[in-house]
Amino acid sequence: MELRQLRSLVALTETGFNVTQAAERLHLVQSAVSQHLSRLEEELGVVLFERQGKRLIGITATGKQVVNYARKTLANTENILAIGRDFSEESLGTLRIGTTHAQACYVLPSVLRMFRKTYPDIIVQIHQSNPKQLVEMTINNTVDISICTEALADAPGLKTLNCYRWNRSLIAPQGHPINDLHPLTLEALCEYPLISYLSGFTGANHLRKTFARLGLKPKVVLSAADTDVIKTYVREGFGIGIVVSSANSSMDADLEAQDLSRLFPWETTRVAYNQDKYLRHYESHFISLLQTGVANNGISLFT
Amino acid sequence: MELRQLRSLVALTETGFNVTQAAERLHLVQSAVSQHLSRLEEELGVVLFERQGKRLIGITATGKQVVNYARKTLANTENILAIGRDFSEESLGTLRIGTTHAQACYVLPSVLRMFRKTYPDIIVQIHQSNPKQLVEMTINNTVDISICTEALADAPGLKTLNCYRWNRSLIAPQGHPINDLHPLTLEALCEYPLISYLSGFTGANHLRKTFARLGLKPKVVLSAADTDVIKTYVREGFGIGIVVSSANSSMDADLEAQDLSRLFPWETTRVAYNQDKYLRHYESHFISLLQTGVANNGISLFT
DNA sequence: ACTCCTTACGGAGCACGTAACTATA
DNA sequence: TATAGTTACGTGCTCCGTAAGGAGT
Repeated sequence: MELRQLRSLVALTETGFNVTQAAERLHLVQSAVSQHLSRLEEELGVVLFERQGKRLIGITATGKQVVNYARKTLANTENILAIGRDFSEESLGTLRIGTTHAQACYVLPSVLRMFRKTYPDIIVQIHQSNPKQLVEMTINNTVDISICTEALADAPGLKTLNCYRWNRSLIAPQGHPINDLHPLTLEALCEYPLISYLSGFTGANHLRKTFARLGLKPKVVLSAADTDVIKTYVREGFGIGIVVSSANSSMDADLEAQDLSRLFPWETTRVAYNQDKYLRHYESHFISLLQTGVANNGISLFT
Repeated sequence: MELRQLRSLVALTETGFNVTQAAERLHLVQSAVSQHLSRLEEELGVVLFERQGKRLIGITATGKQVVNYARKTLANTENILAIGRDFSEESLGTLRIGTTHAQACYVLPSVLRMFRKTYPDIIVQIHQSNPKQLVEMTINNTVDISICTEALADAPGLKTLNCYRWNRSLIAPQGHPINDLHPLTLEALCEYPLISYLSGFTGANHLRKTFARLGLKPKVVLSAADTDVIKTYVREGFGIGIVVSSANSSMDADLEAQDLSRLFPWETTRVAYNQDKYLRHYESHFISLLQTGVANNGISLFT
């Protein structure tokens, strides 16, 4: 068995069992990949792919298992190479961050600013996706580190660290009657048209459930993926907004903010990486920045 | 990077950094292993071994990390080969069982008898060692499956399953006064010369601690590693014996047995294997036999 | 007819072995 | 001097690429 063969095998599964594409991805010709596959099947004495004539149309159950271990094998060779780079070219490399939309995007800029001070030459890639996909990408080593709130609590195969906790604030235009309402209640929030995040984003599901548990029906007139959009429409007078508390640190003069952490559950944003992964120095550094450095950003640390 | 290079690397660490021996183990000549090492160090840009002139005298911290991942890499390739064998030669293979002395040896025979009925051609190796080493061997893939009572409760890197629980019985010659003593107490046991297991074997440590906790000093006149030895000396009148309950299932006519499970803590024997290991069909079968089949042997199942 | 995979064949590269060299105990 | 490791060099294997041949859509 050779590592090349395993690489071809994995490439095949990732191109929908297409030998030609797999070969391209590996900078080889079709026949090479084809040979890899037949050699491997011969050595193992097992059929890895389902075929119609000569075409590959699917993977066998056994094939899936083999691919699973092939991935791990290759991941470990990558780890070894990573150790090497950690010593021979410590300040070079790529940091592939997987993250959900708005929430982590609000934190990342300041963290990355700090990160760049120490590692200015590391290429940072931000892969935006939904929590479920992020888990997948982290396990498949498509990204190095994932940051998100919703899923990945304890996904098997991942090492997960608590990062920080956050809650929501109400924003309303200056002079809006709700600004004088103390204490605020969930019922009061239902009196006015609401603007908040789209389902699946930034704790929107917990928000919805909190109202639903009390049988309340908030009048949500607009849902956005982005805090800035929400703010814009609040300014336009479409309604009052519920946003991540950290988002009003810049203190827009024309908006008033009230803390809502008594009314809604605290959310925990977590950072996760593949448990089998060797963390390069700069990756560890990035994680520790995430865990400690965000205090500067007006976000409460996880305690 | 090539798998051969990793194999040489691991062999080097396992032969005390001796290139010649490593080469022999791999059926290669010295120069081949030497080249593997230099190529690998060159590719990684890292010094893996400490040297005095040309001699390897130790491994660097970085080297240890690389070896760690190299082991995992190779283990995964072995897993892939194992999958292959599971289909192409299902009834052939080797089962390397790591186990502590007496205790598991009393259970294994009957389990292996059942095992052979289904898989008569599997070569069974029994590697006898102490619990601590067993953990090591299981992680290093020197053995496939370990069975023991004392350690490996939740050693990291191992998957551990409860197997069965057991306790001790008193054995004494016919007509010995202690046979009429009901109920038995720890104090009563201290009245007579005792024969039991050597420290480290078969729950001997828990036995000792149970006495010690009450400030009792049993008169241990003889310690053996083997139940048969204990029985022999009990017959000879050297003293009364404390042995694994399962050991008197054959009911020697000249000895009387009393259950001691009220007096001593229950022990749990566990089976463990490397969490990254692919279990071949016959290995899973063996484990399920261990977990269910031992009831036939007069040993209480884990409940 | 086009796409896709396999098989045959040839060349280039490299991994291993032999052997000479160097260094340590 | 004996033991251990590196370096040099040649041979044979094998891996990849070119190209031709089937097989499916």
